[in-house]
Amino acid sequence: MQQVRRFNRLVIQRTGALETSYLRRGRPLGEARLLFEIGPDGADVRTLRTRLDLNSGYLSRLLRSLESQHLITVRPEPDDARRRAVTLTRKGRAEYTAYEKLSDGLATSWLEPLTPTQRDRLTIAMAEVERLITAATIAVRIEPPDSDAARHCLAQYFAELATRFETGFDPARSNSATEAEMTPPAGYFFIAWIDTRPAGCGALKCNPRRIGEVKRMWTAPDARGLGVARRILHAIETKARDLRLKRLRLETNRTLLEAQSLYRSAGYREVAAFNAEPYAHHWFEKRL
Amino acid sequence: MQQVRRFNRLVIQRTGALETSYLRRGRPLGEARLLFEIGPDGADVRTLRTRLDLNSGYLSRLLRSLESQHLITVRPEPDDARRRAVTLTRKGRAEYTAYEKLSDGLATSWLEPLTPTQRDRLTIAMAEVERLITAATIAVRIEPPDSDAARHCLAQYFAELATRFETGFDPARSNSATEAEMTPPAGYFFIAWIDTRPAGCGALKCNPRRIGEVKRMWTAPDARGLGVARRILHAIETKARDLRLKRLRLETNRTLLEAQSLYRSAGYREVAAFNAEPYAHHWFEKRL
DNA sequence: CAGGATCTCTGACTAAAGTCAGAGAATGGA
DNA sequence: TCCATTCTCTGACTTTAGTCAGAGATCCTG
Repeated sequence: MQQVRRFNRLVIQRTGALETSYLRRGRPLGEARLLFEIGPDGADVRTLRTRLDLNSGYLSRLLRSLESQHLITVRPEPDDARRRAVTLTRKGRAEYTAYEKLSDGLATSWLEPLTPTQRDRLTIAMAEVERLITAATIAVRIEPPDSDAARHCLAQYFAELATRFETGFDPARSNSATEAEMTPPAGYFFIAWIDTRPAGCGALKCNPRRIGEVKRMWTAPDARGLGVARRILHAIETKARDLRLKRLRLETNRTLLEAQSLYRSAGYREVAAFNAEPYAHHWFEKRL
Repeated sequence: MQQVRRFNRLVIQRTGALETSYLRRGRPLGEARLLFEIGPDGADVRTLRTRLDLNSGYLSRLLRSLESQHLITVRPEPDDARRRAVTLTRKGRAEYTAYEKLSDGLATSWLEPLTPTQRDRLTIAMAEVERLITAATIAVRIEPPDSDAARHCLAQYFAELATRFETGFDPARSNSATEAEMTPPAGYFFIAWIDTRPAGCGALKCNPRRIGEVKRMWTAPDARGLGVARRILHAIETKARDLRLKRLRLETNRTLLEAQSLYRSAGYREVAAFNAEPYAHHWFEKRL
């Protein structure tokens, strides 16, 4: 804990100096950040507003200012003329690459005085800190199963099963977990969020005899190793206890080894098949 | 390098949210930071100005504001009435501890969602990043040997030799490196700085036959393992080359094992005694 | 095609952050 | 004791950051 605070202090100090002196290039910080956030690919006003968490009046004014410096152009989006798309002009792109260079320069100034061994150690330690801070900020929430994020997760999940199962995967042949069955109070669909990006999902399907079924457990490939699935499972169990369910059940395919070891380590024990799921080879149960 | 930039981005984002929302307590950030920087031990206006890098007019106004909220008292320092000492009032101390609690709370919010193993790994990785960033920001500069910092280093150095040598240490019996001999152009005194704190020292004494002597190599105990001595030695060698010296020589005591291994790994080879230094057991030389 | 919803923009603000040129008191050395 | 220097403070500013209430355009749905 002391370590966390000391770390924060140091890093804020070092990088803060950076932000203000290096990255402004004689421009108010707000404008500099905005320019950087627009980036070479452009963005629309709406995204910028949410990403930088700016008041719409203020953002508009910043855009006007960058526009009058001929750094950006703003024009309506073709498919929805209420929205406006912001792109960098040639001059704007030049400024952007200048920022990039500066921030590379700063990164270099951290690495350059170190020996090669120290550099490697620093890089490794930074990656570790980054992963774990990301892991700490994962939030699991119940979401409607028909939301964009939920559909995205499920599509990814099915696609992955199709490649991993020896037999391929056809959702229609599998035991159901329909949107209705995952909508409260029949069931619950959980999404693990890393900021605004879904990093995994899972579902709890309640069944009349106070037995819950765990379904749709999936972790996004780029979020593996952070304990996402464990966090989702934990959320499901907490919900199940709130609902006074007595037991949780689930089935899984033999190719999903990491899932099996998660279930075992979370206290599930293997039981005889309790349903006829054609894709399952292992059935698990946990008493709550 | 990519890693460094991603790391900076992430940490700025996470801790930035912190600073603004957690640490303000309904107060402008400037005032909050100032209060925090004054701390329970108090500080003088001058130190605050340099530490927070504030314009003196602005700082004065911030102090007036905290004063009118009865959070601080400002009074002249006894020994120099131009300077003014700032201390927290009872109410100010209460506010300060409230800030402390909040920032503990934030640290907890990073650790709390993690498993114990993950927490340990995070703490270790943070400590590593901290050490290496500190190591990267060490700056070695030539300083007058009669400056406060130089005298402080030398005093520490002598005190340490006195405890480490089996025979104790009396500077008067040892070969000289007087202030005059370490003042340009006769010689140079180097201090390694971590921010404004001296972390070690070393000296180059030039001698008429274009041979340099390395003297007074010392690293502060709390800065060991960061490569401080290596950086100082490197600075000395660079200077020696600038001066067109042909060789560097040094002698050392058998109890200073870490020093010997540094010299060997830096390309010094052991030679026969070239002087009668009573405290030396090993003599080294490097051709430049 | 009417009416509500969505999106961005403008005008009119306020608050915070920061600069600059002195004024005035205290100090240190010639 | 005088004079240059050091230190903090004040008055008079500017710039940056941010808010709020609409206006006006566009879109979606019944």
